[in-house]
Amino acid sequence: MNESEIALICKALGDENRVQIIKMLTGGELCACKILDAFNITQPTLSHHMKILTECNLVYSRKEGKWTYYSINCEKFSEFKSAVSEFTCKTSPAKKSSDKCCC
Amino acid sequence: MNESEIALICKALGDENRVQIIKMLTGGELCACKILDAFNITQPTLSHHMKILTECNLVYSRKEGKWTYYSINCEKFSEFKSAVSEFTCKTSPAKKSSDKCCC
DNA sequence: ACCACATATAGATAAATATCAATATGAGGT
DNA sequence: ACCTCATATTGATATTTATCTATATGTGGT
Repeated sequence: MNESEIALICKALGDENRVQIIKMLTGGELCACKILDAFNITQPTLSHHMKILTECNLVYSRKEGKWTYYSINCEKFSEFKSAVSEFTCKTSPAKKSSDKCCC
Repeated sequence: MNESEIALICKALGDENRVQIIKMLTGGELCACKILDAFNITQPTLSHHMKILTECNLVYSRKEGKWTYYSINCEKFSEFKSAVSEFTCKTSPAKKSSDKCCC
């Protein structure tokens, strides 16, 4: 995952509502109406947030009858977590025993 | 780390330039002028980006004479990485052997 | 005291974003 | 065919953001 995509996903997560939505979705697939209930925003605003989350492929959407169900795209999310984890810095104990990592 | 702080840090990382800066800083402390060299932006723009990165405590700044040195705040960064890692979803193989996690 | 240099701040501007009210779309039931 | 409900889209607006130019601040050397 390159810097551009990391930035894109981080931008999607750069809103407290959307972080909260992702957290809810870790509990499993949810209908848009269920998510809406949990927030003090209008339906179009939620729709906008879900579009941002789906367009960066962090979240899947699936239609069933009148409802839209959202779930985390685990593969993409894992990829993102790995990419973030790989940003390990070699700074602090610079002169210690051969490049010990601090984080 | 709560959702609000996660969102704040993600917002800081929601810009490709800043992701690149963080990547550079994983290699160790750097002077502002060194960072500036690596980008096609003006000095005030870099200053703005560094302010965003330091204000969310992801990056330390240190003055020495005329120069300002930046480095990753490893503790905060680790905290962020942990927080992101904790977003593990229990969705996909829902009915499998007792809540197996997929990511 | 003065100058050159590194960085920060101020002010301006164009673009992006979060939000809402209003409306469109599309599915299911009567 | 029509109505209702869930969601998406449109259009508007206020706020935030990325970027620039111009200027201020502060340090070290002459």
